[in-house]
Amino acid sequence: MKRYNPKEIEPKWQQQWEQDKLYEASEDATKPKKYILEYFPYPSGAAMHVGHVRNYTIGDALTRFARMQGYNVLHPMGWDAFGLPAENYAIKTGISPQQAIAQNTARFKKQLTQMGFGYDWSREFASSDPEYYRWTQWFFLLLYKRGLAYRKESLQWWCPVDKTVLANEQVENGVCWRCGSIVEKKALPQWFFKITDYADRLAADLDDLNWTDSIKSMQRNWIGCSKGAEVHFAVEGSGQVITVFTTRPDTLYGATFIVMAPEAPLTTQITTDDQRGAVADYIKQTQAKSDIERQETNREKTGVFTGAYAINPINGERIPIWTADYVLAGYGTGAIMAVPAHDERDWAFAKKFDLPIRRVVQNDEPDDQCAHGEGTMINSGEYDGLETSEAREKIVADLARKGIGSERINYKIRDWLISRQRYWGAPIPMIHCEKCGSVPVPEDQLPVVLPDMQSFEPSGDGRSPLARVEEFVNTACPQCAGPAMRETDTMDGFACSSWYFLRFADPHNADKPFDAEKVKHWLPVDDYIGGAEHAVMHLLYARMWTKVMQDEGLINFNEPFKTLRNQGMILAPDGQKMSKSKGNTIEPDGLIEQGYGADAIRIMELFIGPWNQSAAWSVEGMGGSFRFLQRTWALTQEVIESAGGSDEHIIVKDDELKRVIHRAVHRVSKDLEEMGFNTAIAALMEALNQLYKLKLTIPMGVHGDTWYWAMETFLQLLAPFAPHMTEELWEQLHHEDSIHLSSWPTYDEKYLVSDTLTIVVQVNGKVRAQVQVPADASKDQIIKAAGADPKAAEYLAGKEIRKTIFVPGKLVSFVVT
RNA sequence: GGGCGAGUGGCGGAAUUGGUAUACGCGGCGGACUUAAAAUCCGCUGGCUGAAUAAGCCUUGAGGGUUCGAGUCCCUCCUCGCCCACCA
Repeated sequence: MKRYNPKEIEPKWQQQWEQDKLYEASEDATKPKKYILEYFPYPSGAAMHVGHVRNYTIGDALTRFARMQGYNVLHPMGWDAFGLPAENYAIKTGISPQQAIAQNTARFKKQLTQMGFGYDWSREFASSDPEYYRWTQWFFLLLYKRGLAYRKESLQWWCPVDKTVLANEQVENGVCWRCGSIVEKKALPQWFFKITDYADRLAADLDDLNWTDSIKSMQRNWIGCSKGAEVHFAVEGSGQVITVFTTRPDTLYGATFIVMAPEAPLTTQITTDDQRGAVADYIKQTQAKSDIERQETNREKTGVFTGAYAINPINGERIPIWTADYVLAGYGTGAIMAVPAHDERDWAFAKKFDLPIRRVVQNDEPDDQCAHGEGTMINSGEYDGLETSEAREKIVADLARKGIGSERINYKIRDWLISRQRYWGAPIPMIHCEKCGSVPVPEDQLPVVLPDMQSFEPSGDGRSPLARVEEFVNTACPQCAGPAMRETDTMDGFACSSWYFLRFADPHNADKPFDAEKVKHWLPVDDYIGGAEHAVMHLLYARMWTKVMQDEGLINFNEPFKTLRNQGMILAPDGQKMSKSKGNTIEPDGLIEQGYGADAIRIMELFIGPWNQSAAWSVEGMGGSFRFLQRTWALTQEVIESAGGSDEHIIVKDDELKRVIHRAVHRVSKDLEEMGFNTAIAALMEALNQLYKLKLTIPMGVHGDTWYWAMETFLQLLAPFAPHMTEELWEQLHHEDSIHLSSWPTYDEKYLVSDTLTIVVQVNGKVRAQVQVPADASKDQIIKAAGADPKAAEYLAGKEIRKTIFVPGKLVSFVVT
């Protein structure tokens, strides 16, 4: 008997599949398509561990299942190669990023291949290939042409360690998302993408996506749509006007002061001479505070009076103007009307500085704290007696009519800052000319090739290392042909990953980013699989680019990823996050070397728990996965060796064997439709245990054909999880074509039920007995049998049956006195 | 503070959505094979009372409720995880 030896069969089939181009996809109109994609990885210095591998295992199992179901499947793989991980790795090891990428992608590819993942490698590319980033630059120019890319000097987040600016999405609690250092603000001219133009669509279109509620709500939260109004307050004794944003225009009569953000330019302008010193000091203090300090919750309110007064446009009231750091310069208009009676922050501020509080909404909330609820208007002139919701509409309409306000929707999201002062990225294809200003590089001059540099460490002065390469910088203006300088910043890596899923449909097109027909065939992505960490970065950016392309008429859909699957994290056996620095990572290479094999690892990845929940890796669990495969192997060998049996001497029926398999087909199919990988594998283990029992009562020598069919079918059900072993045994069962191209098995309803049913008998809700009844027994027969059971009868004796509940196929419940 | 989610054996987790709670796996215990070990195979394994593979009681974070029947539905509370956090 041949022993199960994954070390022997796994490499064999990996080579065979590659040779047969088994996983290469082409447009085939005769079959429904399915595009399954896992986030393309950063080929960083650290090898992939079993946590990363889970992501690809899920995608691969889905792919194989879909293919066997008759879908034409696209399952590509590539490399998110630009960006800091590769560059930092290169700096650390002293090799060039180009070399680092080549080296790391080779290792990642080997790791993916040895796991048996079926990718269409003919579509492979890296985002750092000039053939690819040429088109990333082309999209930059498209955004520029559509007014969605602009350059502006402003204060931006600056990471002092990575020595580059960061997008808002990349600053988490005041620290750099990548290296964890505290970020600073720096004034630099920077390129932005106008994602704010898409805020409304990005929020609205979430409704139709099959994504988890948590990711959707993260995005909604990040986009932060608030409906309200702008109101203009004249500053007394000056021509200045302060515009405030409020979501509660109904409380306008309750506005007893104005608060302006310290950084708002108008704040200094309206400050009176006698308050100038105090305000200047306060602004200085504010700027000295780190962002973490400013975000501290429940912080004592601080602020200073500016000396100026504003006029409330609705009632002519004269109210003081203060400045305080709880009002943010970057949101809304940088100024608010404070309504302390109905806003907690304003309440706290008014209490601290002894400012007037006037209640304008009557409801059952107490007077001695702020009341944010709805209610009836009071102290509000002509609006008294209205419900707040009515008052809101009426006041906004009146303000608009008088030209002192208007309806307004505000978004929290800011424009996406894409300039990076780092070497390893796609150069921004713009040229700065003294005469013509910023001029786009003509399309026929793309790509703007990233020059080779020996020493590409960031300079830290806010300028990109590319600024040191004179041959790169000095160029001619495309418009006037005069001397000009290239833009030296590179693009955020997230720009490169905002369209890669489209490129996979047509990865080697040299004339355009992709062929419209090919994209139309494959996109949108049907299943997108990855961790939740990209919620407000990649997943938001890619959605925006998709909408831009739709507006440009390049594609015919508005969302790139119909279904998003966020896999749970694999933790180290100690329950901690796996990381190289903690030294607790487990890599598949070692497990394969130990002899478990890729198939057992794949089973383990999926069986460890629900795919979307995190789980701690279990060293012992690997043994269980291996044993299951080993038992499958051994049973198949027995079937092969007993081949040639005939049905001549039928003594025992083989119905039970058929039932086991048909039930397994039913359960595994159903579980896989719902991504129930762990229960699908459990069902297979259960079926295998039953087969081991059945071989004692249904001899293989007698029912050889049925056994042969049973193992064949079993292997097909197992194929999405354990592709190598099933392929090997499929061949040993004399099949010439790959098991992965075979059709998913079907089941016959009649084998899902047995001849007899077990009916539970309850008395007053407690289980007292089980009775066996023929599957075709009538309701009356079953109730009679239930009542006649000795155990049940004991509990029924001398009692009056008040009610009998009958659940077909399940139970009889007697309610007695 | 707000949002989303989760609490089931020694452990990872099942439970057809209101119908035998603890499937499957790990771990543990016992046995077979072996000079022995590994590997493999076969049993048993939620808790308590019991000699018992007799019988009974208890058990899904805690407490209440609805129901013949609740892990599942409703109310109150506790704990943990993730995300957002002075956004007017």
